[in-house]
Parts: sequence; C-alpha cells; structure tokens
Amino acid sequence: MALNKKSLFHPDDILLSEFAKVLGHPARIAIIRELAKHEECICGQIVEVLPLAQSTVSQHLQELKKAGLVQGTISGVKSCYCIHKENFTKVLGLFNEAMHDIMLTNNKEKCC
Amino acid sequence: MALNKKSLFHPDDILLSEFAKVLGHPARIAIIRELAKHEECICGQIVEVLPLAQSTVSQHLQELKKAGLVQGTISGVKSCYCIHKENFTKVLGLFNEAMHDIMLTNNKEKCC
DNA sequence: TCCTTTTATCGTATATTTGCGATATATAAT
DNA sequence: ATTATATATCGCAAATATACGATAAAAGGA
Repeated sequence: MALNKKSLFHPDDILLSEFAKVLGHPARIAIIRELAKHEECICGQIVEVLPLAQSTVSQHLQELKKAGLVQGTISGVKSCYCIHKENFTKVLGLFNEAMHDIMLTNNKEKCC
Repeated sequence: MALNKKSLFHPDDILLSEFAKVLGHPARIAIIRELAKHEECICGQIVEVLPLAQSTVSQHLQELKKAGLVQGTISGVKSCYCIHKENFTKVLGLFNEAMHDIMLTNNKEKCC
C-alpha cells in the first residue's frame, strides 16, 4: 500500500476492522467453529480437519491469539487452544452494537 | 499465497469470511458509517471525510458494492451511494447468527 | 541417551491488498 | 464548442497475507 494509512482512522473503526479482518479468512472461521465444537480444549487435532499444512494452521492460530479471540496453553508436548470466551463475546458484542447503531442511523426511506 | 486454498472450505465459512473481510479495513467501516449518517444518498462528499485519495476511496466503494453492502447509481456527473439496507441487514444477520451459534456450542466451563 | 512426537518459527515464493497519480469518460456549465 | 467537474479505471509500487517445506525446540518414551 505504499504507505500505511490505517492509523489515520478513528480508533473505534480500527478496532472493529481488526476484529472483522481476523475473521476474514475461512480457515480462521473454521478454526473457531472447530474449537467451539469440542468439550475440551483442542490439542493438535485441528490440523487434521483443515485442508492446510501444519505450519499454516499454526500461523492462523497465532493470529487468532494475537487478536485475543483464542487462548492457548502448553501442556507437555502439546499446545492446547480454546476460544477466549470473554474476549470473543465482548468484541463480538461491540461489533454487533456498532453495526446495529449504523443501521439505526440509516433511516432513509428510499435510496438510490 | 502460492496456492489459493479458499475454495476448499465450507461455503458457509467462505460467505462469512467474505463479509468479515470487506469490513476488515477501517476505511470501509468509515464509509459505511458515513453513508448511514446522512439523510440522502451521498454523492462525492465521502472523499472529503477520508484521509485517502479519490481513486482509493473509489476502489473501497467498489469493493463494498461488489460485496453487496452498498449500492450506487449515477446521477448526472455524480455517483451516489447508499447502504444496501436489505443485503446488509441480511448478511449481518447471518453473521450474527453464526457467531451466536458458535458461542452457544462453546459451553466449556473452564478452559486452558 | 537417543528417538519420536508435537508445535512454533524461519525462509521463501506467490498472491492479494492498499494506495497513488495519471488518465479516461461522461455530464454540466459557459 | 470549449471548459470545468466528478468519478472510474489503469498502471504501477509497496505492503501484507497466505502457504509450504524445512528446521528448531521441547517434552515424553524407549
């Protein structure tokens, strides 16, 4: 992008866009879905469900972790992951609220 | 990405990720917000509110249009844009529902 | 101790996105 | 007819993301 202009935007919009962005890849949606589906934290088995190499899945997990949507702990040889319930719920809530507000503001009858 | 693996994922996840992706840039969130805020469709004035060149804003508008979140019509010299209320509401609803379902599934007490 | 297993990280190739200026195009105004 | 204005598109450069294989690191088991 030649120059990174992202920081020139409103912090709220940056936050919302970062949440959206991390969910902007089907692998990461699939990971979240898979994490939610199991009773226990998942250690490893995620790779088997995705059509991607182990290193790639690991990268996606790191991004989800960096965004705070997922948390992980090391348990022996394995790394275990689960959804960071509190964060996820909170950020999803903010996102919904923002989008809802936008649609409330947008009270045009007819348009274009 | 060497090879595009996106198509290997579940269509639902692709749909959700595409919605998220288009909102994954602060400029596009800001555009949506700006469009909602005005009584009438916006013709032009969006560029003035964003810290980006005209051509860049136009590109972001095209992406929002391609994703169906925004609609536009040409009115004389100007192009006018507004939120595609029906589509936006629908896709946002699907997104919320999916995320909500995921969080309902994720009924772990304690984790990692 | 040595080997195996598991996951993270590094290096690299390629794809995509972001951004701009220049230009094209179309209408409006003079 | 000429000029001005508004917006889209093109061409390009730079940044970021995606993906993989190879390798490292760390723990467990033989």
